[in-house]
Amino acid sequence: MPRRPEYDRDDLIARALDLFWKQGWAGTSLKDLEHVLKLKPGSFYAAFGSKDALFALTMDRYVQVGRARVASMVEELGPLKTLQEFPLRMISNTRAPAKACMLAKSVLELSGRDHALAAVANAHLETMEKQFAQVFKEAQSAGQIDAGLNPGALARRYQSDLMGLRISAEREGVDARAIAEEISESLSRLAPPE
Amino acid sequence: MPRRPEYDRDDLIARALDLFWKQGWAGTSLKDLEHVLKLKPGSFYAAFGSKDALFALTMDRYVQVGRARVASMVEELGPLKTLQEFPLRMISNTRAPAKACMLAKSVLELSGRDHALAAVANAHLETMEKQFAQVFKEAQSAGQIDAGLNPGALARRYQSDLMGLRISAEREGVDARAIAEEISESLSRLAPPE
DNA sequence: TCCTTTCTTGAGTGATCATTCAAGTATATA
DNA sequence: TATATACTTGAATGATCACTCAAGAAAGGA
Repeated sequence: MPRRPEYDRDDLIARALDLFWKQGWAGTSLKDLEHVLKLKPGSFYAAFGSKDALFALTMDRYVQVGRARVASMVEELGPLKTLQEFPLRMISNTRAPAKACMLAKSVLELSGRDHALAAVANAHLETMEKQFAQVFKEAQSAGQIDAGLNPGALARRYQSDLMGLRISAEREGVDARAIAEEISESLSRLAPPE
Repeated sequence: MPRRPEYDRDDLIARALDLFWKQGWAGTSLKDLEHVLKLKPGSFYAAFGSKDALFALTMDRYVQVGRARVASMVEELGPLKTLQEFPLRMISNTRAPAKACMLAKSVLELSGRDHALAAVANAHLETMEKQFAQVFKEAQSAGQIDAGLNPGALARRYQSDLMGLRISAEREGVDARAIAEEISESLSRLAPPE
C-alpha cells in the first residue's frame, strides 16, 4: 500500500485561502503558494491539479465558513440581531486576511478578464444572498421585520450594502464602523407597523 | 527643431483608461497596451516612463471625468436630484468599460499587494467623497435635505452604497436598477422636517 | 541643404509565470 | 523482507512579464 501525504489537505486549503483572499488571483504566484504551503511543484500539482483548481477550492471553503458563521449567529442571536450584528463583526474580524469580501474581489478581478472562475464566484455570491433572504424570512416569521416586504429584495440590498461597507473597510482612513452602524440601524426601521 | 509625436497623448490616456478599468492593473499587460495604443515599446516608454506611471495618469483622468460629470449634473438638475440620479446613470452607462468603480477595483487589487498606487487610488476616492459632501451641503442650503445632518457622514455612506451598487451591477443576474432606485429613494427621506 | 532634435522601430534583456516530469524516498501490505 | 504504491524533490519547460537600447526616420531652423 502507498505512502501517505505529509500534509493536511484541509489545512493547506485554509492557508491558500488566506493568501488568495489577501492578494487576489493574479497577485498570488505559485512560488507564493509553494512557500506558504511548503510544497514543491510536483506535490502541489499532484495534490490540486492547478492553481485555478486550488483557487476554486478556497472559494468553496470561504463560502462554507461564511454560511456556518451566519447559521451559528442566527442560533445564538436570532435572525434580526444576526443581520444587525453581522456587518460589525465582519469589519472587526482581525483574524481575516482582508476586510473586503473575497468573492467580490474575485468577481471584480476575473470578470474583466473573462475568466471562468468569475462565474463561480458569482454563483457563490448568489448562494450567500439566498441564505440572507432566508434569515430575513425568519425575521419576518418572528415578527421582527414587516412581513409585507420582499425578503429577496431585502437580501439583495443587504448584500450590496455589505459589499460597499467591506470595501470601505479595506480603505485607509474611512470610519467603517460608522457605516456598519448605519446599516444596522436601517434594519431597525423595517419593523412591522404597530 | 524636433519631430512631433504622431499620437494625441490625451487620447492615448483615454484608451489606456478603458483597458485598465476593465482588466485591472495586473490584468493589463504591456502587450495589451502596445496593441491598443499602437505604440512600440520604445515609444511607450518615451511617452509614459512606465506602466505604473500610465496607470496613475488614467486614474487622474478617471477622477477628472467623474468630477466633471457630477458638476455638470448639479448645474443641470440641482444638488438633490443629482445625488438621486447619479446611481442610475452610473449603472446604465453602456459606454463605460465596466460597471464597477475603477478606483474601488484598484484599491482592492493593489492594497493586498502593498503597491504604492493603492494609496493613490484611495486618495482619489477621498477627493470624490469630498465632492459628494459638497453636493450634500448644497442640498442642505437649498432646503432639500435636513440641515441637521452631517454632510461628511452622508457622503461617506453614499459612496459606500455606490460602491456596493456598482459591484452588484458588475455581477451577472443582479437587478442593479432596483438597488439604485432604493438608494435614490432613501435620499428622499432625508428631507427637512416640516 | 545640412544639422540638430525628437520620435519610431523592433530585436533583445533578465526575471518570473504556471506547469511538467523523471528520479528518489517512504510506507503499508503480502 | 520484498514489492507495489504513492508521495517528495527540484531541475527544466516554453511562455510571458515589464522594460531597454541602438539604429533609422522625420521635421524645423540655420
